[in-house]
Amino acid sequence: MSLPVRVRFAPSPTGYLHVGGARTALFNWLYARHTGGKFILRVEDTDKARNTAEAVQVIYDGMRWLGLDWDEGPLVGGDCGPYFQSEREAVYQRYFDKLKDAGFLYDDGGAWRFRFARELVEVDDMICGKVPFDFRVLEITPDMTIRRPDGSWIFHFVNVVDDIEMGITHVIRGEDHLSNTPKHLQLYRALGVEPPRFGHIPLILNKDGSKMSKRDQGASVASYMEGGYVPAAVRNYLCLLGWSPKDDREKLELDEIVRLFEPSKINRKAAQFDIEKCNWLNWQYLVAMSLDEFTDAALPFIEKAGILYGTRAALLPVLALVKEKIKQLPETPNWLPYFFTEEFPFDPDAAEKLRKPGALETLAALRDGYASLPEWTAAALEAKLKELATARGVKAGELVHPARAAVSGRSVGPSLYHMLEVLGRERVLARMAGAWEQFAQ
RNA sequence: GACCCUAUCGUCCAGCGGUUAGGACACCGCCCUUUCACGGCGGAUACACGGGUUCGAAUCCCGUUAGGGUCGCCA
Repeated sequence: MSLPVRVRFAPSPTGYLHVGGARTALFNWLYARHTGGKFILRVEDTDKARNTAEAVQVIYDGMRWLGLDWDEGPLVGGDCGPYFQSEREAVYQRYFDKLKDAGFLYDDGGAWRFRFARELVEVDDMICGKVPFDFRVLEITPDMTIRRPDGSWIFHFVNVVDDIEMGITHVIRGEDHLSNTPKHLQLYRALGVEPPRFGHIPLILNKDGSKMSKRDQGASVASYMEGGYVPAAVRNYLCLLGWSPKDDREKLELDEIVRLFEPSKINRKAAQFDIEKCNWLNWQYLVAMSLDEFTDAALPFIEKAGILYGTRAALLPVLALVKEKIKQLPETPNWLPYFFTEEFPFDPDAAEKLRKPGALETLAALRDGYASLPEWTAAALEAKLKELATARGVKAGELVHPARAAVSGRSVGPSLYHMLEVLGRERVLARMAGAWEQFAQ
């Protein structure tokens, strides 16, 4: 009855992958996986000027990063290749001759135009429903050029020809193409081919409602790759822009999304991109990571910051400690320095804590208590500190704050007792003594 | 300008003729707490406007307004 689904993503290699394009690819991919169909990648590189190997690589990298594997296309091959438009000249020529012989084309100053049928054309869209277009008035729908005087091809023509040749059954693309669709429909009819089903997804806007362009924050997939985002989180967030499982769930496993995805359920309203929410979802994925996964993900940032952590074995307990504080991977190194060097600076806030009257005396008392502590564990460290606080008639905070400042140079950080445990007795006692020397005057 | 799409908290997403209009991000307050976070509890904030249809409209229809898209020898 209905053919197996074949969908495609057909980007132009411009040197970067826009999140809007990525979402289009994602929705196509989801539909293919949902239906058990094929997802095809086709590179629309008819504009030779910007077609470079690097630009194509950006597309591959972005798609791979998001986990959007293609069943046919560059690198993987397929029965309908080549998958670069620049290599399909003969195909286009064949279709061109067909249209020309049938009398649909005419020469206009060297360029070739396709003569539209002057009638009403209705697009039956999977997402937008039936949308009427009127081609009866020539002035507002001039015949479209499909070939330039230099022999090169225009997008509308090659796009349709390739979709025919590649057996595309469903075209899911950006809403900016909705108004182009009746033109494409006319081409299909002239060629005597049954058109695919179309589904036009709304565009992604900036948070303030303006158009999202290259320069805008978060517009490029590469920015997420470089920013240490979890690919699954970005993918998840993109899914939620215009689509939902309808039951208020937000963090969803991919197979669950594949199972539930339905193009007709895609929202018709343009969505505004909220990086804050994307960050929150990304954090949800970070929290869900095991220590090993987290370490692998954070390592590039730790190394880039030049943190001399020694071995992975030395790093693990520290990351286990600070993991809960980290909202974004790139900030990881900020939590680490004092674990791996004695040359850490004192923040103004921390210094102030040590200059408070009596701070150094309580610190000294704590140091003495800790020096003789039989067991160096977080629990024992906590018990001792509280015992001393009680003995001195002060709140625990009176001891905690100077201690934290003395051993880390910071006023904020992870749980003090666990931090002391990881630091070890030797370093803790030395740093407490050092703080006394540095701040007593 | 013409044509097309869209319109629920600031944002994303529910809601499809009868709901105290729900959830999430962000925001505010309280609690927890050694800090910052986390977490828990609570709060403020929305059906763009005007007409219909209906016993009854966020939900259906028509206008207006606003936003977006398309009108290329770009893709």
